[in-house]
Amino acid sequence: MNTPLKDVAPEKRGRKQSKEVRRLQLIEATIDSLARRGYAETTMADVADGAGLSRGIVNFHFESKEKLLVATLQHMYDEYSAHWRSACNRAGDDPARQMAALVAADFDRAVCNRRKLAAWCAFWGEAKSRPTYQALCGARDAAYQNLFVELCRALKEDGAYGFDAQAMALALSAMLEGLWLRLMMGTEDVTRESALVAANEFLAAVFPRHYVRGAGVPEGKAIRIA
Amino acid sequence: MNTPLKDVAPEKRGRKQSKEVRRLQLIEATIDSLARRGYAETTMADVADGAGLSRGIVNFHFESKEKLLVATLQHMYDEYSAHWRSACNRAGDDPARQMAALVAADFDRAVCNRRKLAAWCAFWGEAKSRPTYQALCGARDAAYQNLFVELCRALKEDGAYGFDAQAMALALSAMLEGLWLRLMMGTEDVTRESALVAANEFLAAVFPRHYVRGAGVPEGKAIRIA
DNA sequence: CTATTTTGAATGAATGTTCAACAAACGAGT
DNA sequence: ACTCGTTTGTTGAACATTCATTCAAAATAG
Repeated sequence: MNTPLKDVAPEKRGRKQSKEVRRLQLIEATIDSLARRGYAETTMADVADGAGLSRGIVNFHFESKEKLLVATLQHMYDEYSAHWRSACNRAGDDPARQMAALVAADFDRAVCNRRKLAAWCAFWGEAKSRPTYQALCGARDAAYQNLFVELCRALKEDGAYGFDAQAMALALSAMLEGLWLRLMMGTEDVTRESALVAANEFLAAVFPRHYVRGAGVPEGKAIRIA
Repeated sequence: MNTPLKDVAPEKRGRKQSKEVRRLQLIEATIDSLARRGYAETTMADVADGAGLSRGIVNFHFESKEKLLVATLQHMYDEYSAHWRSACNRAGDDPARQMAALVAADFDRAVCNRRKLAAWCAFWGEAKSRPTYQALCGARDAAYQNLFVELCRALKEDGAYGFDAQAMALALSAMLEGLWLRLMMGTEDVTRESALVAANEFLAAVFPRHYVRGAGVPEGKAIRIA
């Protein structure tokens, strides 16, 4: 017997890892292509070239172009989900801090940069006509939305506000997504910083007893935001 | 009489009108295809079939696929611009009424329906990599944005609010765009009605001295919103 | 030596564009 | 009113190109 792995490893870790690394490499190249050329112009050849590999390689690691794109979208979805969950956890138990953390996380360099935003938008454009994309395309998914509703409810009770929690959560998360869209288009002089300022203006206006504007001095237990 | 134009019109009106009608017919078929199949899957053949015409006809009325798509985008842009300008004019001189009218106009059936929203999103997905699209793709363009800033300024002065007008205008218009995005995705149970409610919650929260929520009784000169 | 990964050319399908032929509308001359 | 030649609009097949996919052969790892 020439059993190659007999004395090295029961699980062929080297192989598997290499395979996963290559998949990631191709996914990154796909994001590049989507950002640079858009969904319609993204070709298998462009992805392979971007990764510095040969033409047929993508069909080996992913079965088809369709599956490559789904894997890419899934990758971005997982990354975004992990990002906001982590930000929320790090904020502790105070709903006001959690909300501020979620908003700030949305404009963090790690997830909010031209490359990723452009890739997101490329998928958005195709989502309506592709059920497979649709589920993954709301990076702000049902779980995210529910969290926002809960936070709005908690803040409303604590601050005795008059709004409807569900409607306000919708308005808030829609604004975050709209700001992403503006950042991506990049026509106006909207930056990550000015977008975050706008979002914080919103928080200060809607939850005046929980947030105060950057320059001001925090009163009571209100949080100062940039 | 069967000499139709001899004694009727020196300019061959019938001809010209027919040509424009056909162009519109093809543009509508393009919007259909974009909404049904997405940007990447929209083909000349599909557009021609959708209009019930033969394959070569699009290249006759528009020179190329690219020009057809630009004309379609321009058409949607013009329609949207005319819509919000008209809504604003009809609202009179009061900034509070103008703002409410603009927000309501955004969720009017005429511009806010699955077909049109899907077509907008299809273009958004390609805008970043195509300068020609980019200029037209912000349906909410510089003029619209400036108007929002002015209205926010006017309301701020009148109501002695503490926010930054420019930032608040950005947050507001971003929220409207974000709500469009949610409507288009159609994953959650967001409807035109619930989107408008959310937007109005925003107005009531940010401009409390100008807007009161639907059920409440208007105090002073505040406007009741749904 | 065997199994896995990579290559790059071949293949076939899809699609935008062109174009020669055809149809209809039109204006002028009779 | 009735042709006739011209312009305009339309058709559908032919063409060229692009691109995803396949696969036999080569390279590499085990």
